[in-house]
Amino acid sequence: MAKPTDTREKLLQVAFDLIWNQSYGSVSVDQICERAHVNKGSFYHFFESKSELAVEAYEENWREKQPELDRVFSAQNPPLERLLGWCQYVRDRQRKKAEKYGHVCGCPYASLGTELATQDEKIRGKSQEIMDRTIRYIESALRDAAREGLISLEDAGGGARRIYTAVLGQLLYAKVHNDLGVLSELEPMIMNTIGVRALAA
Amino acid sequence: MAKPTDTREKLLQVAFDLIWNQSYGSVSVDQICERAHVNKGSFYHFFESKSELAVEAYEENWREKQPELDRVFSAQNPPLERLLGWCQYVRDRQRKKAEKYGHVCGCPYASLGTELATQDEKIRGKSQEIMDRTIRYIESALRDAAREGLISLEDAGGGARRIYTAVLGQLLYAKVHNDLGVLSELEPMIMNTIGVRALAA
DNA sequence: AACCGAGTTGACTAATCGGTCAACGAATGT
DNA sequence: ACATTCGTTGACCGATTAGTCAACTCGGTT
Repeated sequence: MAKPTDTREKLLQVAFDLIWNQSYGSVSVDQICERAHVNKGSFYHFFESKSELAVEAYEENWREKQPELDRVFSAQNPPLERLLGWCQYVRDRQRKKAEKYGHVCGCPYASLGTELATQDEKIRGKSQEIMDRTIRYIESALRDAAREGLISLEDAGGGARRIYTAVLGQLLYAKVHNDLGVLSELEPMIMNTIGVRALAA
Repeated sequence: MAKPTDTREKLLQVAFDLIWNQSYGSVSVDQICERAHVNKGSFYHFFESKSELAVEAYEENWREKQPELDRVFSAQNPPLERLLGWCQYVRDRQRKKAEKYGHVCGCPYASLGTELATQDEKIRGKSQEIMDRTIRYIESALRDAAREGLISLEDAGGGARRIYTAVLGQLLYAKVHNDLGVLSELEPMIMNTIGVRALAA
């Protein structure tokens, strides 16, 4: 076998970062290669196209982030605290990115998804997939909350989708306004959505 | 004076349509010119850059659509019906677009805004501006609803923003999933957000 | 030592990108 | 009749785009 290499991983990492900060359309393969200190030939040794790279970069990012979501949404935590912890997690991630790059970057999956949903079916599908995975965490938390009598709930799937889309919307708003302030409304918005009045733990 | 011309308007119209259906990055100036039956020189006679064209195209589209919003949000309509009418309006617009182009296109302002928020300050600003204008309609409806005792309300601006971002999120979800179905949740989501139980008029 | 194959290199292509320009057309004001 | 002004034309520019390729390196196997 040949020597093990981090070239592929570096490309995935750099690509995800650049696309999140800028956009798919404005990031070139040359730029990705340069930033990753990789030659173009190597790029096309590992990926057959820019589009495929994007799909794999986002899947890889999910793999990296999943343990954090598993922790936030752990069944060991009370269900409503899972949701609050998620808000915190989302806000932290946005704050770090914004500090590092000077502007609010929004949800990476949503950004790539909206940019290419009508043009690249594979990217659209991957974006959809990752969104649906996240919704499953929320759904599970809602079901547990209902079982504990904390909320009344008819449709866990629908409720989870409503919460998730509302968060997406606030992230979108924050990005376009380049202002993280609105994200302080994450928790009250969620609690209001599922009909919980008291916020204190 | 020279003969009056619709070249500029045609470019604005075509550009808005193409960017909405595809994305800013994937639409070229050549493509816009070709579709508008206009030469490149004429394009740069009216606009100094692709970016400026986009800003003006979106402003022009707002000017065209504003009367419809004025009608939907007319003070002649009961406040809650304004919101319901707006949901209908949004859904209709999405449905028409989706039928015409074969995929859900989402909110044009949000799509352009997220794609370029971190890269083109003028486009980001225009996107923000148009969003804030729309929120003002909602805010006014909420205030009127509160005055009529239909809802209880502390912060009309915050409530309107919450409603608007939630709608944005559902449009984003619909686009990425290429499915208009979720938009049937527009009304219940809004009514739940502002604490109205009964939906019937 | 000969070989193999995964990974690297960077020059190369054809197409396309956003943008420029000088020449031209046509209607108006004088 | 003439100049002025707005708009048109399409060839042209240098830069950049995604993607290709044949030659190469180098550790592991036989």
